[in-house]
Formats: sequence, structure tokens, C-alpha cells
Amino acid sequence: MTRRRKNFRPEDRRNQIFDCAQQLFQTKGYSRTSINDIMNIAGVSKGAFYHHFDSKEAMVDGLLRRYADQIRGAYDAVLETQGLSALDRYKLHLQILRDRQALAEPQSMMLIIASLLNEEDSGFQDRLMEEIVAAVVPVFAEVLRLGIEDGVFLIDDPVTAAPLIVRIANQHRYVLKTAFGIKSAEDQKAVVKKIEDSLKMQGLAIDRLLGIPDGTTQLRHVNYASDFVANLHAK
Amino acid sequence: MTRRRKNFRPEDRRNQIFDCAQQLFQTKGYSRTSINDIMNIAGVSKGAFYHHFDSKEAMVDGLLRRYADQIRGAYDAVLETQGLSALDRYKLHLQILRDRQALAEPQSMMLIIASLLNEEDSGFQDRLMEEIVAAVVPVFAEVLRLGIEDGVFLIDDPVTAAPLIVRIANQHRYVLKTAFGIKSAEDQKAVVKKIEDSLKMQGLAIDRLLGIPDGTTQLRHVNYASDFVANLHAK
DNA sequence: ACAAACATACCGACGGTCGGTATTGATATG
DNA sequence: CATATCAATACCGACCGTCGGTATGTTTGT
Repeated sequence: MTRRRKNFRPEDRRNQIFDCAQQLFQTKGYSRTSINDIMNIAGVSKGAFYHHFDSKEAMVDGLLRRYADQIRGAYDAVLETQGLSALDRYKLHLQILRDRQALAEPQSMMLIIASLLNEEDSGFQDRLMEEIVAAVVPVFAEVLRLGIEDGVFLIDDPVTAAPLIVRIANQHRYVLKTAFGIKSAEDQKAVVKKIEDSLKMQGLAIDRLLGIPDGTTQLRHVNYASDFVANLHAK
Repeated sequence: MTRRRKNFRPEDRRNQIFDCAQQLFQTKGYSRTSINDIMNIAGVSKGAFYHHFDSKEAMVDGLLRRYADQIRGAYDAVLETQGLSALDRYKLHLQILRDRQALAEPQSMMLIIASLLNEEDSGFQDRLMEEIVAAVVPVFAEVLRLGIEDGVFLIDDPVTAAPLIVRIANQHRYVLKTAFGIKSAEDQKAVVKKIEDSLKMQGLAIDRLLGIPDGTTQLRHVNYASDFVANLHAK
């Protein structure tokens, strides 16, 4: 019965479907969301869905690509900014990813959080993380190369180091899993500490690999862990 | 205790189903393997399957647990061996995991390789890796603690460091993905180098986090990368 | 006899396909 | 300038095979 909207360009429809899918993934998780669910929320028939996407997987690819492109948009400033020392450029890189992280809460961060709840969704999580790696690594490898030239970073292969470091930072997600199943306030405190300890250790691993002073790499804002746990508890 | 038809104890049936499932996962990948496939290969009815397992997920859990228990069996020697220096104990830990890795080829390593082929199977991969982490971390954390006591490792929190380090080592799997799609012999050489570079960088990250000399941590045997690529090419 | 160990028929949900219809914009024509 | 034409595009909804899972009946060992 749904009538066709004549002002809709194909791209708009695709984005509309993306939006609905993302919303559903956030609220009920990836694996629990069927194409029928997405269809119904979007007010679109199955035929329409498969007109715009070859498969469910292809749709998810498009959604993740769109997400990664948003990161690229903000992150490309790392190389575009002029007149920075190698270490300052590295710190800018950290800051942009930190800020993005803070902004993305709850928008896109909830994508990850929701998928953390179900073991089945770890594949989705993995794909999301790899999209992020693909977006960040090319720029970050150049940041490392510049720092190696200046003698700031004590490694010899930025292209190999870049994905390793980004994935060390992304190990974060395994620790967040423990944040579920919190009951008492003491649990809450313990989990906050565990997340903070883990973040510190990740930063330490990166600092020492690069040969820069302990504590240089701050992966999240100071209140990240407590905010995360508080947010989680509120729902 | 209770002996049933064909001399089959319940545990034997379970292991038989595990074996068939593992074989199928290796040959055609996890997501492409249905319960019906497993039933048919095992020569068992659906009723029998669901008599022994609550769900497909439960069966997979059991299979992964069995795999992790095999690791535990060999790995527990790390703490049982007496009279070792902290660094030698750490090296023993590395050696046992390296040897196990070499032995496990093609047996259980193929589990990972097969799941690397399909993007859809990354969830399965993730679960496998987390089982390994759960098996290794308790012992490894103690190894680290002993080394910290002796002033060999320059960190202060073995319980946080242990899973981080194990997962750095497991990052390996992301690099292996690039080994597919090899055509020319030059490709082959380049991929071998890429795998070796990555392994070296992972070892370096661990060495420097722990504060031990560069090159101490050898994650695989020397011919691992070339053997892997050669094996892959043979099929 | 009785429970464990199976077997079989069946179910609903899922991703995906298919034949068909409505809408559109470009172009040809009166 | 208005309109008929028409292929491409956007969309619909019934239908299909497969999957994980269940309900219920049957065999087998003790």
C-alpha cells in the first residue's frame, strides 16, 4: 500500500535504509535484526530492498563503509595540518580519534555496544573494526614515517607497525565485554578500574613500541570509563 | 556406567560428533556447515544430535572447549616445571605455544585457516581466539608476576598485561588473511615477507612492553611463514 | 519397567528469488 | 508547446529452499 515518493532519489532511499538498519542494530543487535525488520521500519518492500542491495551482506558493507567514511572525513586533517612536529602530529592523531570517540557516543558507539551483548555478533564487530583500521592506517602510517625520519619513533617499518598499533588500541572492545553483568555499586567501581587499567596498559604498549615516554599515548578522555559504565547502567 | 547400543558411551558419541563437525568446519568453513551436514557425516539423526547438545551453539562451545583443553594440557607444564629463572620460564611459555602451533598444523590450525576464507566466519574465529586466551592467560599472568618480582619485566600489573600480550600475538590472524589471493611466485615471496615482518613487529611490541631486549620474543618457528604459504598453495 | 538413546515428521523464521506493476524522464511526434 | 511513446528504473508481495529447533514416537540396555 505504501506509495512511491517521487522526490526520492536512489541515494536517499539507500541512506534511509541504512538509517533504519543502524537504528535496529543499535536497539536489538545485529544478528537479531532481520531484513523483514528493516523493511518494515523503513516502510519498504522486500523487492525494493533487493533492488537497492544485492544481499544483506552487501547492505551491511555499505553501512560500514558509510561509517568509515565519516571517520576519514575528520581524520584526514592529521596530514593536512601544516607546521607540526612529528610528536605533535602523533598527538593530533590521538586527539582526533579520541574526540570522534566521545562524539560518537551514543550514536555509533552504541553499534559496538549492542553487538557486544551477543556473542553471535562478534563477526559484525570484527568487520566494523577492520573498516576502522582500513580508514585510519594509511594516514597513521605516514604519521609514523614522519616521526621515524625525525628520530622520534624508534622503529623501522611504519607500514607494519601502523595496523598493529591501531589494533592494540581496538583491543579495548574485549575489555568492555566485562562491563555487562554489573549489579552492585562495587562491581561498577571495579569494572571502571579494570577498563582504565586496560586502557593505560594499551597506551603503555604503544608508547614503548614507539620508544616514546610512558604515558604519552592517551587513548580515551579521562572520564571515558566511568561515563561508559554510567551510561550503560542508565539503560 | 550405562552402556548403550554399539558399545557407544554418551561421551564417545559426543566426541564423534565433535570430530565430524571439526572436519566439516575445516573443509567447508563454519558458516557453510549446517547441523544436517554434521548429522549426515556422523551417521546420526537430528534427535540424537539434540539429545546430546542443547543447540548448535552449545555444540560449538563444547568443540572449542575441547580444543582449549588440549592447549591447557600441554601448557600447564609452564608452571609445573621447577627451578627455572623468570626469563627462562617465559621462554618455555613461548616454546610450548610455538611447538603446539607447529603440531597443530594442519589439524586445528586449519580450523582458523578455513574460517579466514569467509568473512562470515570471523565470529567463529573470534570465539576460538577467546577460548585460547582464556586457556593461556591464567598461567601466563603468573609467569609475568614471577618475572616482575625478579625485576626482569618492567611492568606493574601482570593480570592486565597478560591478555593484552596474548591478543597482540593473536593479531597474527589478520595478517594471514592477506595470504589468500596469491597468484604469482612473487606474490608468494611478498606475502611471506609480510607475515614475517608482522610477526617480528608483534614480538618487538611485546619485548618493549615487558622491557626485555628486542628480539627476545619469538612467536613462531623460523620457517613458519614460508611453510604456511607453501601449504596453502598446495591446495 | 523405565529411562536413556535414538528416529522421524514437522514448524516458523530467515535470506533470497521471481514475475509483475507503477513511475519516471528522455525523446519523438502532432 | 503539448502530448504520445517507451525503455529504464523503482518498487511490490507471493513464493521457495534451507536452516535451527521441537514434538512425539520408538528402540535398547539394565
